[in-house]
Amino acid sequence: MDDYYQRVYKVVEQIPVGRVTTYGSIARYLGIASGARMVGYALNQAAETNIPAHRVVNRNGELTGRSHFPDDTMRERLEQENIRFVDEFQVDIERHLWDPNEEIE
DNA sequence: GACCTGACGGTAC
DNA sequence: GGTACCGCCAGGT
Repeated sequence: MDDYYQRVYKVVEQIPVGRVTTYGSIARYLGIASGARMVGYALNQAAETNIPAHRVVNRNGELTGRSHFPDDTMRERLEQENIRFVDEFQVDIERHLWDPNEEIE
């Protein structure tokens, strides 16, 4: 249970600066391909920890979780990491996508 | 203890 | 190509 959350945090912490990943990629890496919701749910608590949850977006690159961050913290942090935005709250996922499945195997 | 909701994803229509 | 519905897992009501 909690260990599952720890795994999510561990993966998110491994996201390189200037790169973003998707809930589905993390979920699949953890063995729960259809548990993308759980990943986001876990990140909800991650926002209160030292986890860079702002680097995790949905498969479309949209900052669906920005509502859980104070103000525009999520967008501002991504901009500081030179993340390209295709929209006010949507990153260029195809350009900055980072799949743990491809990096760690 | 059952039902509903939630930072999503994929398939079906 | 866009919209709709269902599936996943966990937690709260």
